[in-house]
Amino acid sequence: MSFQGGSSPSPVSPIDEPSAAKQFLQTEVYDLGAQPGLRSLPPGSERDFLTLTWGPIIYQTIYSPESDDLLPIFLHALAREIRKALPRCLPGTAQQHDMLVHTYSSRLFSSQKMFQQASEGAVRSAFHNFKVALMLPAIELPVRLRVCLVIDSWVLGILAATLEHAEFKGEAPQYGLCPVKMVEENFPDLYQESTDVKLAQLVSLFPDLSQDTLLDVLVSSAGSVEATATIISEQLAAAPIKKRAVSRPSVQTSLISHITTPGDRTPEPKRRPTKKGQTLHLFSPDDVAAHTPCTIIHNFLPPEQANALLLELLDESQHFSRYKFQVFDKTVESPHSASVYVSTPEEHRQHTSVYTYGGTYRSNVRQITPHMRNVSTKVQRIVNDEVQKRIRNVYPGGKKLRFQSPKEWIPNAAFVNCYDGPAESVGYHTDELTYLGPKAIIGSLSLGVEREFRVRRIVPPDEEDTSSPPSNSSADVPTAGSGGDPTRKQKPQKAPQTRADVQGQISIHLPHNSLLVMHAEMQEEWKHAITPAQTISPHPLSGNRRINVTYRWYRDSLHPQYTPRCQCGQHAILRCVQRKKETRGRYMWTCYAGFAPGKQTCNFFQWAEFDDDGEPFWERKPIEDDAPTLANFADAT
DNA sequence: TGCCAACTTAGGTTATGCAG
DNA sequence: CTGCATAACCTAAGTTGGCA
Repeated sequence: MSFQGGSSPSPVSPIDEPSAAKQFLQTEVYDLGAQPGLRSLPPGSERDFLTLTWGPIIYQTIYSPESDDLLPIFLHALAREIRKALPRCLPGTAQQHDMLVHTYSSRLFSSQKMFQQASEGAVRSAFHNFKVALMLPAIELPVRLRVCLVIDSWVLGILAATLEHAEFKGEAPQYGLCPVKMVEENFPDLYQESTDVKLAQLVSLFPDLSQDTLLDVLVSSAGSVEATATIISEQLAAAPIKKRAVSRPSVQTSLISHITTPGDRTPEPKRRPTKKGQTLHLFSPDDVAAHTPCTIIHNFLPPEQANALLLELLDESQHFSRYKFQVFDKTVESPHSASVYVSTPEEHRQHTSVYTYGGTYRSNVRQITPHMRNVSTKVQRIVNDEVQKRIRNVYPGGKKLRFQSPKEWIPNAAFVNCYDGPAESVGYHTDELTYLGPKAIIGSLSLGVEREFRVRRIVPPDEEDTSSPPSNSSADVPTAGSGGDPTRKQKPQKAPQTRADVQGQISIHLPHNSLLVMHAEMQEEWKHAITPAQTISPHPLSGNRRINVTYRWYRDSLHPQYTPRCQCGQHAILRCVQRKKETRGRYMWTCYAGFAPGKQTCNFFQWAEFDDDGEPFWERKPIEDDAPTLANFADAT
């Protein structure tokens, strides 16, 4: 067996010794973690296997007592030969070879039910399906996904003969002479289809089944239409529909101890989404754009820059604090910590004494850090690009939304959040619009541990079981393909769609170094949350922590010197009506003091009016002196 | 006199899936 | 079928001036 390292010429750092082994490590192991599709897989053994290790994928097609005995010998021999072949095929230092040995891990598919006596063609097709089910974008496949091996009676027969021969002659067996059967396939076909398209295909195949059921099986088949169709056909042929089809046939064997992840022994609890308010997990950027008012960009920054920013902010996060507020009689504390960042000392002063947050002055305001400033330039460029794309491709008539600003988006303030450990979270909320104005756009950069960002559409309570016409009331928000309500069959009787059914719940996975753009319609029409996680995959630099920088554009026209005050002297805050169907989408200024610990609300209420570009109509024109403004992060020094 | 404008999220309750 | 574990759902209460 021979190995050719990745064919792509990888840039070699001048500091390190350039060698084939180094190059192989770089292109086939380390860099895999940076591949867009791979990083966006759900955390767990599957992703670790794909991103942290290399080695062949093996299908076993022979099952007998003898083969059971021979199989471990074969796997051991294979690992041994690979180890021996490394220095021969890939020049490099001993250390580099050692690293390659330790990241080697084969994977064995050994489902007797599925592969017994399978032909090479059947294995090739199973391998193909496996790759398709990973839902990788069309990247060049890592070496382990380019070939697979088959262990059949022929392979094991020759191994047995070799062993016998060696025993007879009293010599060590010559494993190097044993053949391996390789089924090769470089690229799967392009399968980038959205969940909607897949669902539509399945509906056409199984018109009698509900979309819910189909979606269920599709999700449990990791998004593979073929696998879903197979499972359902088998089920239908066999018996009355039973849930949960074929259990996953894969077993990961590792011949040489390799990177062990703490969560290894429980290979993802594989929880099935519950039917009600089912959570739709989205991984690919296309799906995110199609189902939510967000755009996600994986691997946003060069890896070094992302790491540098992460380290800088981890250091900063020691000084973060937890937001306290009042709900009913209790003072509660947000289950994560945060801080606000602004550009200059003058702004710092304003933010602690002029701007208010949640009904009180912010005590925790910090000045922007060097890396945050560098990054903001790129955030600004990409966010503006994405906004333009969305206007062109998604919004009606290719025009910006009503109240959305036509101006360039310029980040001049940022909230930085820290979620330390899987339990830290934030409940469903919308961001305060007071200084951002209507149809605000936010650029949110995730660093460190990957967490789930959940979004759900806001549905006024009285809209829920009126079998409303499919056209959404707020015609202004065409979330592309809002295929959100698959269950539209309802009896006039007591089977009302619950609010949760209508609202749905969508999970966007936010890996390290990804930028999520929350588009203009997000805050008015959707709520978002970071849900507590069952398990997380620790990040090499941040451990259990996730750092999140949300770049915002504070509008000059909403400087606190203009915004209304309520009777109690507090700054009123700007919100959008969400619950009342009739006034849905209107903006209002209200007193927020009721939420500040130790303060009482004065119940100030006033409708807020804006022009089509989201500029406020102030009753009194602001005093002529030029109001203080916040500096673009990128400009300030 | 009563209704109305509208808003918080923790935590108890319920639905679901699965093992025995 | 039962019981358990987990995920998701849904409720709570107070404020004030204006108007019917």
